[in-house]
Amino acid sequence: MIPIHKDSQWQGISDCKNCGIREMALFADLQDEDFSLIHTPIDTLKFEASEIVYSENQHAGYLFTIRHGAIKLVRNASDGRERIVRVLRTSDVFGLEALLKAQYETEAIALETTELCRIPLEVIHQLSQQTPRLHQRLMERWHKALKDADDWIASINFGSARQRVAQMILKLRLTHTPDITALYSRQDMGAMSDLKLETVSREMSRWTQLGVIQPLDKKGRMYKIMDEETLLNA
Amino acid sequence: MIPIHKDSQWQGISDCKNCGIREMALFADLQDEDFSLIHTPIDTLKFEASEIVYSENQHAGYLFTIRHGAIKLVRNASDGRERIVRVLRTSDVFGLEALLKAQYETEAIALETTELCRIPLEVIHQLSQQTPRLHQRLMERWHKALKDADDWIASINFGSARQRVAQMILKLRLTHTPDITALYSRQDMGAMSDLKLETVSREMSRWTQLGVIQPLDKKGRMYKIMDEETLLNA
DNA sequence: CGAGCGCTTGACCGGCGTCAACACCCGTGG
DNA sequence: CCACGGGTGTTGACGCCGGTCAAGCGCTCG
Repeated sequence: MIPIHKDSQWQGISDCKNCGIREMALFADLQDEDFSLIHTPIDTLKFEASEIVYSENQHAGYLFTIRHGAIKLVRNASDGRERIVRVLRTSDVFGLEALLKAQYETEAIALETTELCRIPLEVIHQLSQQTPRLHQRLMERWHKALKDADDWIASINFGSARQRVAQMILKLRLTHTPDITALYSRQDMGAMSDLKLETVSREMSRWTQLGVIQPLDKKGRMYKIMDEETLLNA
Repeated sequence: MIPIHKDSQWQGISDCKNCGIREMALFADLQDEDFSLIHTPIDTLKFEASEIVYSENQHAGYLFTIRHGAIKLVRNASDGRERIVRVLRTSDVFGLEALLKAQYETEAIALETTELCRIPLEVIHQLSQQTPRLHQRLMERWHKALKDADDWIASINFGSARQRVAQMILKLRLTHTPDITALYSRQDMGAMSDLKLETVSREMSRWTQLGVIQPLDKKGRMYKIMDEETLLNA
């Protein structure tokens, strides 16, 4: 089995109590005394693009939350095709299935340089036995994951290639600056929407041509959205 | 807002303690004393095919579990296209988002004659405050819903029309007799897999032609699966 | 500066959508 | 009892969208 982390990935032990993204995180409304219940260290790990966080069927012992970066959840078909089932970004939680099963159900791979908090299952179990405050937060996470999954089906996996690419552009906007969109390789975008990379490329060129989006780099990853309306009604 | 149920749908008050499907249900491991905490009646409702259980954005006050039948969860695009994000069957729970939001996020419609238990939110809240036993069960439901959603993307919404229809045939097998598959209208099958109904029909004809499946009725709904292997490797 | 990777673009073709005709099942009413 | 009509499934003809194969370009990094 693939080791869960190499030394080069280890970034230190997380200080949850004073964490900058604590409001968004799983432990948002824990009290000071609750933190004293955490006996197992929560590590901070760093992954470079395309590094594997865990693989399908690997033993599941941790939950993860994203400090910054992005993760793709992947299912590999028996014939080798790769399908991206969901993309998670800053403050999202993944690996929730660890709470119920001994194995992860998808593969998790970094899409860019990504920093994670790795929370051992024991920590969750200790906390949830002794304080009820975690349950609500966990349920919020399940809810968000499920809603994201349903959105994924209803937006970027629905309709013509043109519509799918338009929806991807909209979906991958930066949270704090919604007129900028941060995309991924054409290959990955294809695996998200069940299109071939050439088709994605063509539709991207078309939107650029029409002035609906405007490239901000030369790698085809960052674009400024000029005409949101047109993308919505594609 | 659409009323949550008409008198004609009302089938009586559920007796959860002695429910036949209790092992599969949310209340599987409640003790006798826990049932005494249920003060609000849990109704049993019956819906005919194409009747609406709830609509998108309708006020969410209940969780549902399926006693028997099938429900489609639908998102309606602004241009009128209908997308089925998931299909639920006997013993599945839906409307979980009611636990966190005041509105349902999808529309729920009966695919066939379906009997539901309708559980008021108060019941869940009462029980989960006073007994911890429900939490685990609820989490199992979130987990199953999320896994189903991911499977949906990775199987029946992935690859060629041929592969999608093959996956649908496999996915919609009867739980107790897995060599029989119970399908829906070509229209609905199309909305599940993002294909046109004619394409679904053609691929169905092709599998029948090849002897991979064999019709059991004249409406194109029930088939016997003769060659599972071929469907899997389509 | 050259190798290699990812993106783009073109030419071609096949799969799927579109439009339409027809078959079949069933319920209704003559 | 049969005639009729609507709803659903099937099948055909045709055209276009998106997949395939291939060439070329621009970055980036040795």
